Amino acid sequence: MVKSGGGEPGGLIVQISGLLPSLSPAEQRVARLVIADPADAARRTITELATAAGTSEATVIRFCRSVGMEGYPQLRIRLAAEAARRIEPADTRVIGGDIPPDADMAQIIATIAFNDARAVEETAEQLDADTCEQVVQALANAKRIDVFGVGASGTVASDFQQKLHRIGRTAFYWPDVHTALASAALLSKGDVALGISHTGTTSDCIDVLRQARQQGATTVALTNFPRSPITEVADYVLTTAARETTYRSGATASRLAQLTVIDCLFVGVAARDRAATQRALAATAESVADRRINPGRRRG
Amino acid sequence: MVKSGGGEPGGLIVQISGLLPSLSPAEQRVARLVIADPADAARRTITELATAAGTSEATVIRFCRSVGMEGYPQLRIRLAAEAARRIEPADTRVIGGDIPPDADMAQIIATIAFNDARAVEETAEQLDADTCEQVVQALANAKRIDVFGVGASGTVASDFQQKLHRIGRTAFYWPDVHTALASAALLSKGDVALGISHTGTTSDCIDVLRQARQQGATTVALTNFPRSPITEVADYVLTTAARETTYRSGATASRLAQLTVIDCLFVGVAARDRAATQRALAATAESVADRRINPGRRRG
DNA sequence: CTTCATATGAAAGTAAGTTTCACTCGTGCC
DNA sequence: GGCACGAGTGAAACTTACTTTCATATGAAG
Repeated sequence: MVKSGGGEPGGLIVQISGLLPSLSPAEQRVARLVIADPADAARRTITELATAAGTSEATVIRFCRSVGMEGYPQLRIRLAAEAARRIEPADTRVIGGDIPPDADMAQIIATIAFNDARAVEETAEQLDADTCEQVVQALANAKRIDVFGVGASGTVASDFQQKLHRIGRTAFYWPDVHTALASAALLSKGDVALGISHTGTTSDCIDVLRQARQQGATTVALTNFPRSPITEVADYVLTTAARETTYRSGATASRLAQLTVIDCLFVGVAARDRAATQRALAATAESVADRRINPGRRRG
Repeated sequence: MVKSGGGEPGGLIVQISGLLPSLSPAEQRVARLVIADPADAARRTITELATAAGTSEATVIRFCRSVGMEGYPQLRIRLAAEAARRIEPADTRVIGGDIPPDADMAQIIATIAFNDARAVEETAEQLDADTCEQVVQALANAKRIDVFGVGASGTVASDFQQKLHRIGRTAFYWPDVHTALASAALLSKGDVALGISHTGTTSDCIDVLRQARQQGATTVALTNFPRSPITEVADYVLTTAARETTYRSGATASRLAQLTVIDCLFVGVAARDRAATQRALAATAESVADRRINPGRRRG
């Protein structure tokens, strides 16, 4: 299975939040401390950090390995480096994190926009170009593409299907599991099945990918959590990097991140045959032209 | 912002170069290594650094003390932090604008993410908090809310409807013009109709808002163009700030901007009754819990 | 109820960092 | 020239921090 987050450029903190659910309880306690204040963590010795997390040094070491570091000193200097980079103009700090109960509208807007923009940026940062490239190739060569996702991810799935369709690729989106499974059963080698699940634990989505894989199709997963179950049935894993705040279960940030990834894939596929794409796009644009009225001019 | 340990200001490297002449020969050799490549120095153990400088560990410790650090680990993390800070966004400027035909995947990702993040940020910047506040109030007090949008904007409209529904507001989304018009005809004073149209020229969308307004409902438009026709039938106009590139008619950036605005409204409405919202969200989350499987733990 | 895998901390073991101390070498004084 | 002295230094002793190993606890699967 090919991972997208694999290389570790910036965003160790983000990476850790992505791995959070796949960590053991004690490791999660460590992780949370680290995420909450990386600079502080970097200052502590392994024993201090272990005590603060209510666990043993051994667990801290295990945590280091879990997030891809060699040992504690390595983690420490990475954290110090990251912390240094994210020292922001003083008032930006208030913005990250959750929304206070008494927030006014301006604060709400600032916070959401900040989180959303960050999710997009950080997703792009950790996205592996090679994996994307391979996925794009698979998509470009597939006879048929099945896209699947439920709930919020379904919106993104449907969006991708429409995009692909517009540039002349044969793509389907099945909002319903049963039809999706039936369709997946008809895929064959060279075709692509793409499953979108933020948590990576949506059983429907996993089942569909598994089915597709059994038929020999190339399977691609798009999820926020690089070790979630869905990655086990995927040939390629693309990850988003959104840390959801508890408050906003609407999960917009993660959706934006997903859309960004999808858009990258789309543009990648489209770029492989620019001329054909332009033609197809023009045709589809024209088809809705008469549903628009002339833009009115108004005085300011 | 709190600085770590020593109480020394930034610029450790600079400080070291200043101290250079006052150091003993062996310490100077260490200092020069550190200045030449702080990041590399941070990566080495004290023994490695000592060997590289052709000296003993003891001298390295002395060097640490000479420059005001408590010990080697402290120096190490300070160096890592400083090194990180001086790595500057190398090619951020190249990124804006359109995608060249020969772009590789990494470029595509960078460009798209940049544009997407910008769209979100700029939208938030120009969004008027007062208008939002008024819209939020209208939404919070409405007996009924109709959301309308076609095509890509339809996705966003549907998303908003779902969000509102989840927190117990009575909201509808009509994918079809005729039903939408019929529904709008049943709105009355105090209700809200929200129309989403990127261009602001989608006649279907405008017609629905006009209808709603005639019934005395409060009308809200979400568009990218503040002087487009749709604004003439809207009591409140919320604008996004996305500059689409010609190439990407998929219009993802504008969609992200729309979603961000929608999310702000949603959180605004939700914040008015946090307790009730929490309860509703928990209930809806629970309802899908059995569609998820346990997050798998896999060894790294 | 047994078996197995997983998670965890205690303790043993190793490596890294720190201190101590003796040696060298240059300088100034008898 | 020989002697005392102090700065600079590294070897080795020492301490602390990090890592590994192992036994136990816990809980799920058979």
